Parts: sequence; C-alpha cells; structure tokens
Amino acid sequence: MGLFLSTFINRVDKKGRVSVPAPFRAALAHESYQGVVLFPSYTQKALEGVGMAAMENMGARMDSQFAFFSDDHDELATVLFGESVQLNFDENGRIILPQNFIDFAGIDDQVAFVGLGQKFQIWTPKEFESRKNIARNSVTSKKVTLPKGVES
Amino acid sequence: MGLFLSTFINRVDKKGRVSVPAPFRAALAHESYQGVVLFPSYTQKALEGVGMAAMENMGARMDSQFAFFSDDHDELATVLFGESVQLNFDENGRIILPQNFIDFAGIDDQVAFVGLGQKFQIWTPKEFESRKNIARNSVTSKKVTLPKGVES
DNA sequence: TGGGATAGCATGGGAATCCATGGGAAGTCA
DNA sequence: TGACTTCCCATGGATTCCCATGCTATCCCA
Repeated sequence: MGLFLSTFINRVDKKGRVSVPAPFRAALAHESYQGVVLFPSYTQKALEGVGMAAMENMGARMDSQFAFFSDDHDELATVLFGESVQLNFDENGRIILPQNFIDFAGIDDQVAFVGLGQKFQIWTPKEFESRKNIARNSVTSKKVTLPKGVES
Repeated sequence: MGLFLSTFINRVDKKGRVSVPAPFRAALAHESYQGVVLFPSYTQKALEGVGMAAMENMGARMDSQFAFFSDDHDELATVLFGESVQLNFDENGRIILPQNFIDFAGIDDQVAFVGLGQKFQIWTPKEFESRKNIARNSVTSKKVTLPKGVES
C-alpha cells in the first residue's frame, strides 16, 4: 500500500478546485472509492486528508472500542466524522475544497500538499514554511526518533 | 460499505419533509430498503438514524447479548425498536419527519444531518453548534482517542 | 548526444446534470 | 366530505462532468 510522500504546491482555481498530486492519487489507486476524506486539524491551521479505507478503518475500530450509544463514541464520532467531508476526484484528479475548509486554513490561491506517510496535510504555502521550520527544530532538539518496530 | 460523513443543513418544509443529504443516500444505495430508520436519542435532544441493515444488525447483537426474555432485553428493545420509525425516501430523496419527533428534538424549519460513521443524528442547527463544541472540548480534555495503529 | 515527438499532468472555462426545495393534484382514511 | 397523506411535476442554483490548452519530463531515434 502506498505512502503519501513529499510536498507539492498546487493552484486553487476560483471554483475551489485543486489537483491532488499524481503520486498521492497513485497511493490511493487500489482503493474502491476514488477520492479523499478531508477534515480540519484539531491542533493546526491545516486540513488533514486520508483515503476512504483508512476512514472505514477508524469507524471499525471505534465500534470495537466503544459501545454504540456511549457518550465517548458519539463525541468522538461527532468530531471525527461530523467535520469531515468526502471528496471524489474528477476525471483530471481534482477535488473541490469546501468554502468553510478554505476559510479554516486561510487558503488563498495556492496550497501545499504535504505527505505524512499514512495521511497528508493541506496548508497554505506560507504557513507551511514556518510550520516546517518549527517541526524541524522540535524534532532535532527533542531528539524524537522512531520507536523500534517489527519487520514486515 | 459507505459511512455517514460530514454535516449538512437542510430545510424542513411545512409538511415536515426534509431532503436526506445525497451522500447519506449514497451510503445506503446498496441496501434493499430505500429509506432510513429514525428513533429519538436517549441521551441527547436529537434523533438517531441508521439504515435498515444496521438496524437488523443491532437486533442480532441484542439477541446475542441478552437472554431473549430478560428485562434488559425487553427494556432496550422497547426503547430501540418500539420508538423507532421506518421512513422511506420519496422520489426526490426526502423523508417526512413525524410530528412527535419534531417536538422531541425541538425542530423548527431547519435541521442538521450529522454523520457519525455507522449512524447519523438529526439536530436543530442551533443545538448542534453547542453540541459540537461540547464534543470537541470533551474529546481533547478527556483525551479520548483511537488506539494506535492506522493501517488497512 | 541532441533534438523532436509523446505522454502525463496541472489548469481553465463552459455546459449539462444533479439536488434541494416548493407547490399542487390525486388518493385514502375516518 | 374534510383532513391528511402520498404521489407527481416545476424550478433555480449549485455541483459535476466534459472538453481544451500549455507545460514539462521522458522517451526514442538519428
């Protein structure tokens, strides 16, 4: 299964359309639903994106983790699913960003697609520049490393 | 299988009719019964909605959890099945909200359809705004999260 | 190795379709 | 017969589909 890698700057036209970078689309090519799911980040001024399979996965894990009518379930689902949107690719691989998402992230006429492995983020190019520096400094100063993992 | 995602505000006309958001209908398109099952939430001032398949699923789950003639079974069944109604789509994808449901949720002329993955809820837009904030705070403060691991 | 051809990709605009919404007519139950 | 319900049609606006274009990177062949 494909990963979301590297950063791409694409243009947003006046209809709110953006081309999803071809490598990101390729990472989702095997999925039945051809599109992405976007939701606002809880901590940053950015949008988060995943494929539908990852979203269904979250749903399945929630069901196994919480009782179906529990408050925990409903609250988490409200935040997770209630604020997300399903956007399918048009035939040129574009999606249409909803206006409230554009406002939330402060998007003007360009966006940066940032690959984070299992998910990706959408930033304004400007915000992302400063974000990138912060992240780099934080990682080096805190000496964040990858935990040991099992080989597959 | 489709998930219920994002939030849609739709209008209720004076006959009590509401368009079910097209993406929600699409999530149920593969089911044999073209409609939804609604019942009042027993913790919140909202209506809960699922597809018929999910309803049958709950019935099956109840039977495996409780003895068939136990009080627990009957009480839950009374609330869940006794208070629920089956509403089919008209040719434009609308349902008609029963008057007692409208009263219960305090619905006026607009409702918010909130996708929660496997199910959805119907709120007045106003109530939902505060509900959304409560949910967001609760999730961040209680640190309710999904278990680690995001693979498919 | 250089230049032309080709294919993939990002971008733009216009047209057709879908969708939410409203009202009215026909049918049904008391 | 009256009220309520269900079906059917109309409409405006938003969204999606479809076609066109330019750019760039790759490939092929001389």
